[in-house]
Amino acid sequence: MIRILLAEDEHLIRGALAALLALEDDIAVVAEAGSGDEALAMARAHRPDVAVLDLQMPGPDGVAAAALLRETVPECTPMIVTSHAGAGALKRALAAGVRGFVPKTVSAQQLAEIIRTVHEGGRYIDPELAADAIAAGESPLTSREAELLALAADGAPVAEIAARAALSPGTVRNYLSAAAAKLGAENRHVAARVARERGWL
Amino acid sequence: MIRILLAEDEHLIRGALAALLALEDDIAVVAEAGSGDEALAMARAHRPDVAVLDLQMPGPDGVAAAALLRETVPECTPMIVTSHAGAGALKRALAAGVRGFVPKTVSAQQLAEIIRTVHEGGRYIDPELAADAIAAGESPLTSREAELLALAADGAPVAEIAARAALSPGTVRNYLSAAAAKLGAENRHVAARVARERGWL
DNA sequence: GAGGCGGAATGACATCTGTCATGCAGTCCC
DNA sequence: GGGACTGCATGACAGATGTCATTCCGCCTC
Repeated sequence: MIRILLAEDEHLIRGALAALLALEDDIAVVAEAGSGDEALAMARAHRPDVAVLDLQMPGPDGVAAAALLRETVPECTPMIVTSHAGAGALKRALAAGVRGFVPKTVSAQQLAEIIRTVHEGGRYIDPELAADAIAAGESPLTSREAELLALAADGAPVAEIAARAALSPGTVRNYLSAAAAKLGAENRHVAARVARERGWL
Repeated sequence: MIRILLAEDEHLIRGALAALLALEDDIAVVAEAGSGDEALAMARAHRPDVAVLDLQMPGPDGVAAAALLRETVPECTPMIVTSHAGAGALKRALAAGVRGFVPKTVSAQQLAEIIRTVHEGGRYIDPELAADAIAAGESPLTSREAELLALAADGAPVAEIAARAALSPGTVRNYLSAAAAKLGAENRHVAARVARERGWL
């Protein structure tokens, strides 16, 4: 019997998932959580075999919760279920030690099967997302470029970015310009969007 | 017996919802769809009493599907269920004749209750989203300002916007500047973001 | 009809932003 | 040690952007 923790902030989905997974003979939902913090508390209390975490949650999100879980409850294998995932989220998840990454487009049977796979020590990554992540490749941005692009992402003027990074405005412009060139973007705003989409921020 | 159509592109959620709603004695899921187009076809074929539509779907989204439904299958009452909704989506939905607007944070029992309410001719709008929409108020932007701000939303340079709108670059700058001032934004990029958040585009 | 008001549209001016040439420090490879 | 290379940092210049004053037109009010 595989004992699982289900963390998902949308009651409707959480309840529905719990009901469906309960239909599987070898799976038992032993705990439910509606936020990242709650998920950690529940995991400590119930010591589940597998934690099924939604990516978008209040408090620590799915990936952050997975990272914390690996530290505090190492015998619990974390996996992520999500609606709108990009290659960036997948990368962060793998770096955090997540063993399964599944979009909500799979069926309940498939999800159950993936839970079994993960529980037996295997891995499962959604093929389409994996392809995206591979296609996106490694970030061509230097650390400084990525850092300044992140600061520019909300549309702040250069002067503010320069102040926050303790740099001359000219320097900031230079990095942002280089980043935009590498990304084939016309200006820093579209560059920031592209970089986010590819998980390079 | 209330006959409903369930349109939701995520198999996992759709299957789970269908299972939960089937538990209610007075509700029958007579059709399921995974896209806006499919939802319309199913509605024409099965003539359900209520259409439960996810906001985010391939093809026509939930609101667009609801609008089309009201034309082609007038006896079917549309309602929207969604994860990440803003005031803008709510406004569009109400304009399209949607009778219920529910976030996925409600429980299955609540959803069933809301389906009954809507089926009896009532309305249900999530209180929090309604408050957001009221707080956002009416758009202070003129139609031209909104139009140009929408064109500027993806970070395009002014020259391109001017070409698309068949205006002088100076005029475009002027409108965008006025819009940014009304929205308290420092530049057109943040202005576009703010306007989107408040449903003014 | 006169006057006031607000939106549409434009060009001139000042400021901001992106591009370029340049210098400096660290690293790798002969 | 001497190059060659890469990343970090800066300022000068040109082009893009935002601000302002102004004109024109339709609408409303008196």
